[in-house]
Parts: sequence; C-alpha cells; structure tokens
Amino acid sequence: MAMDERKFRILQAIIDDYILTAVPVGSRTISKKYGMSLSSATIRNEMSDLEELGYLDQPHVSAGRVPSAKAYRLYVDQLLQGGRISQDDEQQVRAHFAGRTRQMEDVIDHAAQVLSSLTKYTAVVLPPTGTQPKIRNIQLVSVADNAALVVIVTDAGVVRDSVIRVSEELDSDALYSISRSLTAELTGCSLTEAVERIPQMMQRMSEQAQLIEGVGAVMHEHGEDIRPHVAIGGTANMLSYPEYSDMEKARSFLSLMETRDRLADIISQSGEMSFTVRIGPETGVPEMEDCSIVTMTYTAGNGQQGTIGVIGPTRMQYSRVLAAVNMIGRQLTQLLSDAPGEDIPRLE
Amino acid sequence: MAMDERKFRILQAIIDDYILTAVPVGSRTISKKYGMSLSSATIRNEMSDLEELGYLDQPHVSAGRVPSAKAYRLYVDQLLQGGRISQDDEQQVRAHFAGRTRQMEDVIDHAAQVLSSLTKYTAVVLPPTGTQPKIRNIQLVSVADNAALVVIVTDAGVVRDSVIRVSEELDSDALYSISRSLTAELTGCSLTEAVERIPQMMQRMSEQAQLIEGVGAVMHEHGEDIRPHVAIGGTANMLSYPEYSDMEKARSFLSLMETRDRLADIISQSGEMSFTVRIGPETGVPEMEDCSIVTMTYTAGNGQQGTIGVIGPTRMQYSRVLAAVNMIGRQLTQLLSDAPGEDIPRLE
DNA sequence: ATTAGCACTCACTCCGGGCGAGTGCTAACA
DNA sequence: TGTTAGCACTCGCCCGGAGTGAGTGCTAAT
Repeated sequence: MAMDERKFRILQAIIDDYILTAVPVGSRTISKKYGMSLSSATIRNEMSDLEELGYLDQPHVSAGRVPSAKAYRLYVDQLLQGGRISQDDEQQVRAHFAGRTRQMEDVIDHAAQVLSSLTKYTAVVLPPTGTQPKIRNIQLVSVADNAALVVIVTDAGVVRDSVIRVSEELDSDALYSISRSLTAELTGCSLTEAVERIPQMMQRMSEQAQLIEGVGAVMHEHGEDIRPHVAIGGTANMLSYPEYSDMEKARSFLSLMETRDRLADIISQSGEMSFTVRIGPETGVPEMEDCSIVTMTYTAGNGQQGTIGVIGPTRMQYSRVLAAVNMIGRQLTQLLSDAPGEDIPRLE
Repeated sequence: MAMDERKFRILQAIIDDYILTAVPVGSRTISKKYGMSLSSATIRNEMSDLEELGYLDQPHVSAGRVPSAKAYRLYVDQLLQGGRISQDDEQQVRAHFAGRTRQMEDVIDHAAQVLSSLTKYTAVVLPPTGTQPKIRNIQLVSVADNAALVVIVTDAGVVRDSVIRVSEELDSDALYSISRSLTAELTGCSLTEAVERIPQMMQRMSEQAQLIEGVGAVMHEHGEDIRPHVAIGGTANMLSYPEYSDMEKARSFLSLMETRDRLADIISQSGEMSFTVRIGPETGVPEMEDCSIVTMTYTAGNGQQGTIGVIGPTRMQYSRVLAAVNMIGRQLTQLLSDAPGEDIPRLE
C-alpha cells in the first residue's frame, strides 16, 4: 500500500484542520468540511492506512487522528518545494526597519520583536558571527589618569572594548603613537593570531610591556568569550496555545528560553542550508519534543552570517511562519549589506 | 478597638503561614501550629477584629482569612524597622562576582541571574544612570576608507559609539588631530551641551563641517535614546507559584516582562530611599495587582545610580527577599566603586 | 476575657450516568 | 473492486448529587 494522491489530500486536510484547532480530527470532519465527495467511512479506511504508514497517531482508540512528525515533515517539504511563500506585510515591515542608524543590538532585538508579533510564536535572532574577524585598527584612548580604553576595530565592526590600567601616566599623544604601532603591527590578524604575537611585541617594546600585555588580555578575553547577544521576542505568546496549558511544560520551555547560551546553540545548529525546518524530535532537544523550529541564515555585508528562528508548537502554521522568516531574513540581509550607504550598523 | 500586641502576633502568624502555603488560613491552624496558648475560638474573635481593621480578607464566608495589602505593609515596615536582615550566602555570591574584568552588561545580567536564583522570584536589574555624564575624550578611529568610528568617553565610561561617514579620505593622523581639537573643546560638557556647541564649531572649522555634524548627530542620538539594557532573570520562576496557575495572568505578566521599557519605568520609580517595597496596588501597575516589588538603588563609582528589584507574589518571603536584595545591592555598589583597582567595568 | 459547643456554609472531591464523537467491521451496492 | 451505509463498541468529557471537611459566627458556660 503506498501513498497516492487521494491519501495525500486527506492527510493535508487533516494537518490543516489540526493546525487550526489543536484537536484530534475525525473522519466525518474531513468528509464534510473539506469538500471531498467521499463518505466518512471511506476517509476512515484511508486514515487507517495513513496511520499504518506512520503519518497519523491516535491518542486513544475512540479519538480522532493527530498528524505525526513524519506528516509535518512531508507537509513542509511540499511547502518548501512549491515555494508558495507569500510576501504580504513586506511593506510595513520594511518601514519598521527604515531610517536611523542603529546599533546591531537594536536591529536584532527589533527583528525578534517583529518576527514574533508577525507569527504569534516565539522568535529568536542571533547576530552575525563567522570567520574570525580581522583587526583593522587598535586605539588606546585616555579615560582617566591611569586608565585607558582599548578599542579594537575589526572588519566586523567594533569588538567590545575594555578599560585597562596604564602604569605610567601616558598622555594622549603617547597613547596615540602606541596605538599606531599596534595597528601597524596587527592589522589583518585575527584576534587569536594577535594574541600569539603579543609576547614578541612585549620583548621588542619592553618599556610598554605592561600596557601591551593588557591589550593582549583584552583580545584574549574577547576572542574566547564570544557570547553574542541573543534577541528573543514573544515568549509569552506560547502560553496562548493549548499545548502549553500544562504549567510544567510551560515552565520548562520558559527556562530554556532563559538560558541564552543553550538557546543560541540550538538555533545556530541550522545546517548549511539557508532554510531549515526541524520538527518535534528533529530538534534534538528533549524539552522541545512538541515544538518545531524554523530557522534561516542571513548575511551581513562582511560575509558574516546570523540566524533568525521561530519556535512554535509542531502544529504551527508553517506557511505563514516560513513566509515571515523568509521575509525578515531577506530584509536583514539587505539592511546589513554594506551597500545602502547611510547606515553602517556594527557588531556590538 | 485598636491593634494590640496579641492581635499583632496573630496577624504575623497568619501572614507567615499564608506566605508559606498560599492557602487561606483558619483559626485552628494558628491556635495549634503557632504555639499560642489560645483556643481557636479566641483566635476567631481576634481574626474577626483584624478583618474589621482591614488587615484580613475573607475569600468567602466559610474559608480562612488572607492577609490584605495593608497587612503586608505593616509586616514589612516591621521588618525594615527591626533591620533583621541576615546575610548568609554573602560569601558564595561574592565569589560569583569576583575576578575578571567585565562589561557592565555582563555584571547586570549576572546580578539578575543570581538574585532570581537566590529568591526564586523574578529579578530585574537596571544599569547605573544618572546625572548627564560629562565628556572626557572624543576619538575618531578610521574603520574603512570613508568611514570612521566615533568613540565618546565620558565619566560614566564609554557612551555607545557609532560609525559615521567621512567625506574626504582622511588618514588616521588627520583624524587624530581632529579628535584632539574636539576633545579640547568639549571636555567637561554634557552630551546635550556638546550638541548645542556643534553649530559654532562647524562654522569655525568649516572644512571639517560635515564630519563635525556627524559627531554631533551621534551625540544627539545617544543623548536622547538612553534605552538602557534591562537585565531580567527568573521570569519562569513565577509559573511555579499557584497565583499564576491562571494562564491568562501568567501571560500578561510575561508580556509585561517583555516590554522592557515599561518594566524599566516601573522598577526605576523607586523613590529617593535606598530601599523600597511596593505591595500589590502600591505598584500602580494593574497587571501587578497581586505582586510586590522590592527595589534598592545601588551606586557606581561615578555617583550614578542603578536599581535592582525583585518581583514576586504579594505573599513573597519578604525577609529573604529583602536580605537578598540588600546583599546584592551592596555587593554591586562595592564592585562598581572605583576603588578596587584591578577592574573598571564600564557603562555599556 | 476565654473557651467549649453547635449549627451552618461552602468549596472541593468523588462517582455514576448520559452524551457524543469517533472507530472498526461487515454487508450491501455500483 | 472500490465505496458506502449501518451498527456495535469505546472512551473521554460533562454534569449533577452526595459526602467531606475546614472554617465561621454565635451563644452560653467558665
């Protein structure tokens, strides 16, 4: 027994109905609501077959059927293939993003907000990261008598800056000249390469050894601890769905959303493809057994890649979510491309 | 009929019990569990009086009594007066914060996390803000051929920096000399004062007019839009409490936690006093009718003030929360004081 | 002033019956 | 051979009533 055209249409109808109502759907519903000229009995037979094929589950013997993860998989594959992704609210959203120079962090936060309010699910946005950024410029700025600010500019924007102590009282000219040597020496290096070079440099410019060591420490710290800011929107949305009427589930979901590190891992595991849909168990996260995650990567001007994602119940409205994710993703790529001229958002 | 010693002790017992169990407490419970040598009947009479005085509410006629906001107020006033604030886990927490130079943002996030896990409620931390920070140094750093990064250092640390376009191709030496003039001119000004001076400066140094205008724009933007990063921890905790078994309530609470701007407003409304406890309606927030908020201000080295707060149900464990807030608050103040020498966290 | 006793209230739980949506199977039909 | 009507059966869910127990208020005795 194989999957024929009719079975497929019935399956589709079941999924549609279940997505809408979150209630196990019965044969009569399909036969009546979804204009097939088939009696409920026939549908029943087909449903029985579909269950055998693994596309449907039955919560208990006298209940309707519920689509399985396998069914959703088929469903979204169809969606993705067909490319039926509309792009309605595009205009409004574009307006939201237009104007003002923004910090990367703001862009990210905003994207998460828009995406969640568009889909009514939970949205997660990771900032662009990627190949080790290359150093472009190093500046020491005097902050106080014995403290200086280290600003490291890379091709990804400004890497976080830090204050270090300077032993002697160097005036700003002195700092500037040191900045120039450092820049000359390290331009084009990645942070880790730069850290490796620090010892030699300390020897060569021994009178500034302490200062240079400080700079090295800053680089080291930022080279490792790239704990990017993760933007989340609409966690509260999930509570509106019946699948989270169980408090315990809701709690564990929310806890997961709070541990940003783990969340970032989960979201960023979205393969090489630009579009990824992970359904239920495919997420690989026990707490998300009945969630699906739709992710897409976007690209900033410097080639770095970020990820946006939507998390919802497995019965999410895939076509709408796919459309929204696709739109926001493209929008971000465009916004962050070097081209536009007036704004250069930077990496936080 | 007035509040006498015995009534007060009974009220205290009722509050203690209710805080523990979240269940309306009856006269028998008090008479038995709380070693008063009084019969339940006597307690009943007293409870009736306390209800008349407005300290107790009765959900329905045959249920026990529940403390009113007025009762909690009395309770915490007593707590605050007595100064009975223990400081047990102080050591562990101090260890958490020790070591490593940190960004202000990290410190804030971390404080929220610790505070929420310590109290099992929701914690909110606002970064220090305060009197307009004074400019200490302005640096233009070359980022690309026709773009420069403006870094404005104030006594509050680094104000967010932005990239601006520079029309001509200025090399880094040229940028440095402009930086020096700008610094000389504007040191000691607040951001808004500096913005006012921009027009004159544009006239005076007309060949760099566009550049200076750009710098002015950056200042203006950051002078206004001080949307500080708000750190939140433990929102999921709230779902463990029976008062939030109602999904609708939980949802509205979480939504509130998501609108950081509003949340920041609410938290920062904590009067002049260093310690504030707002109970139920006192919060002034409809969504928080049965929440209480405990806040405390802390002070950074430069005199700027930040706020930390804990949000929980009105029946929160005030003494523990007060202790925790107090401890973390003092800890932050100490950590952020200029004194310690090795770390200077900075304003994000 | 305190307490024992008593009648009364009322939320909560448990339980059995009825309901209805849904299934699987069988037999009839095109 | 595929489709359909009919039927018996299952089982979750809702509803109403009885029972329970915690709690109160009042009264009378100590």
